[in-house]
Amino acid sequence: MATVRMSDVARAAGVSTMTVSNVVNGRPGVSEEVRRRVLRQLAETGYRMNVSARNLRSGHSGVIGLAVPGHDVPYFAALATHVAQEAERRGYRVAVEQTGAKEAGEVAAIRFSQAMDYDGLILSTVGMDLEKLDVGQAFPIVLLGERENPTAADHVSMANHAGSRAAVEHLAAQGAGRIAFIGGPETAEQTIHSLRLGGWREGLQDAGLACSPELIFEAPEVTMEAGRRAGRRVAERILADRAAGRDPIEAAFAITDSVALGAVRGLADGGLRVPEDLLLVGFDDIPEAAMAVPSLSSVAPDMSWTARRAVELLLERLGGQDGPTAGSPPAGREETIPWILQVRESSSPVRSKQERQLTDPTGAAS
Amino acid sequence: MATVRMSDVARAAGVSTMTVSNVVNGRPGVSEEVRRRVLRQLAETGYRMNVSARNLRSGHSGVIGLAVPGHDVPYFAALATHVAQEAERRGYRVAVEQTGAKEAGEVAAIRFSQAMDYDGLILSTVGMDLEKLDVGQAFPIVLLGERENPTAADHVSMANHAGSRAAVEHLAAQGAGRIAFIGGPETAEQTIHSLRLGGWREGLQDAGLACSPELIFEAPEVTMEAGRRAGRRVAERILADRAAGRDPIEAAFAITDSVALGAVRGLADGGLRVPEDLLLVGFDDIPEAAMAVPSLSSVAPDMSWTARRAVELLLERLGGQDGPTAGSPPAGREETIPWILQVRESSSPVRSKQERQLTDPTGAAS
DNA sequence: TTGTACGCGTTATCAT
DNA sequence: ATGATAACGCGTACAA
Repeated sequence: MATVRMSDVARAAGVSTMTVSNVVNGRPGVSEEVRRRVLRQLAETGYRMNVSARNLRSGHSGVIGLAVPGHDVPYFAALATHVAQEAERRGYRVAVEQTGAKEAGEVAAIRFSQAMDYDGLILSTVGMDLEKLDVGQAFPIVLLGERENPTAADHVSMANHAGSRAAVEHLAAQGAGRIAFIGGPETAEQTIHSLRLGGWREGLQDAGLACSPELIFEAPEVTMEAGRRAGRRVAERILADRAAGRDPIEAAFAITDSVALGAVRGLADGGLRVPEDLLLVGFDDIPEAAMAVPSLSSVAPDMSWTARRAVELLLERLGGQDGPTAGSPPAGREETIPWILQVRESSSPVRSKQERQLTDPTGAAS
Repeated sequence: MATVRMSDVARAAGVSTMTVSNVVNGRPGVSEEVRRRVLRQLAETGYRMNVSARNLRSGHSGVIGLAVPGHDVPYFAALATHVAQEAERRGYRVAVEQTGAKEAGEVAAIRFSQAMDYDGLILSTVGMDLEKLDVGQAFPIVLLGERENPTAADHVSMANHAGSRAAVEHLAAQGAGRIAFIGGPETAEQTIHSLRLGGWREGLQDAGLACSPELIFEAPEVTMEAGRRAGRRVAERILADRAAGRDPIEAAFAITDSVALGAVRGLADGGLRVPEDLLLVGFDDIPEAAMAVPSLSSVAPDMSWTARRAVELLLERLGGQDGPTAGSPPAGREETIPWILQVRESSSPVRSKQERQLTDPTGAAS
């Protein structure tokens, strides 16, 4: 029951620990006969490598952290899956942390990652003031999600502006005159809120549509629940405008799919339906978007690409581990995630049932 | 830039490493003056504990594994959040692994957890043959989800039978005559599939309803996509029965909420609606259930309770770490998760809009 | 090809 | 109250 050490195996096999180490790690320079002998003892004794000892010796833990707002946020759950795959393929493990979408949580995640001896951190920042990063002790970090913040850390950034604008232009092209925004306020700069709100504004301008503060419905948190509350207010407004003979809101762009799906629920609470009463587009293209009724149009960032690049950028920084920092990459590299606009039922003209059955209304292509 | 060791801090503060260690870990027996001196050097040098060294010395890693079918399965994402909280409160970290809901993945998770030197593992088993666990090298494991498998490991088990039966009885009480099951086949015993299918059978019997194989619609994977395909087949059947003047299926119990939500989409593909054309109840009560349109009735296990007990059981086993296994708990403890049936729109008689607005249709009670 | 020291950073034990 | 020393289990360098 007591732990089996490498030296135990070595003694049992009649060799030195170094030979056992060589066999375990598949290094060359061991005769076939000895190798078999060692392998047998390895199995018989039930030897398990002591990872702590190895890490202590090698100086790195083989773990990279991934800090996301929450395990239970669909977009990040999906992202975590992809990142874990990419990292595993390269011999690293991923430990997922939660930040709670709060700046304090993000700072804590950095400190925690350092404390836990992670080799690096991929930080999905929602609202962080990035200047605070430079305080970090040259700890390898890749930022995910935001943009336009010059920093020492690398960025893999979402096309928040362009994506949002495309969503709004699409809605305008559907004939919508008044297009609302459902999401956070513009208070904090360079957050998901201000960036996507900015894209909404630009989209309205490009389409020659009015952009008034009345069109903004606040969902301060990026959750379904917040979206629902906002959706209720949208419903109230539409009903009031209709009753008063004013032009009602005809479409809305929601800051994320979760908010959008919550808004659909909120509209239903008010007796209104998507897309009959309101065209709707979200952002992220989470799996639930294609499955919802109605299926949800969404700005769809390439998640595989995102995960791959994030891992690659981080590992490049990890290169000069112990040795001199030979040929480390330049600081503050910035890359933008490819994306497309995925159009589905929620922003499409209403068709008859027959028509709907002829094509796949969820856009689940390839 | 080079790592700051405890001995560096000790030298700078003019004390021994042992004193620094005592300060860092908040142990008593350090004079106030020395403590302040050390604390200052700690800050100035930017010292960070080397976790590998501490683990090597203490003999345990402070990490417990949590193996779930997938990061992106809503139920397990929520569970991971809760487990992480519980563990953190007790000074442990959680590393989440994916099993892919496959037996091979579950076995691999065990081996991996051992290899990574985790102190223990919480394994959410969906389809594992538990006898294989006894092969494990007395590695602390708590099983989550299934039941009725006598094993050396502790179980925190879902009330699969009772919950499923309650769901079916509820549907019968709504007046449904033919109640379908959407989920996996009965092939593997003691899996989520066979257990919930068994509960469905018993529920039908209790209600005096017929139980024929035609009423089973297979969703082999526990995903929205599989649910959608099954939902389409349900729709086809209902339409065919109506056209032929036969009694159509009036209600369905889906093996999980994800499958249920997929089924709603599949029914919509066929032009049918919930609950107008089919009453529906799911299992798990994931957050999305309350937010869906229509909101989804569901068997709701107490997730906080689940997470807390799982962590508690595991940590109790970890008690006798280095010392003799003094007073370790008995083997194979079995506990059942408390649950309730959460009734929402998807299994309720259709009401007018006015009625719906008077009450909260999603049952989002505290 | 194989074996021998030694060090990685921390903590327990025993002394002072 | 504080310090010296010996492990913890593995990998590297170098010697054989």
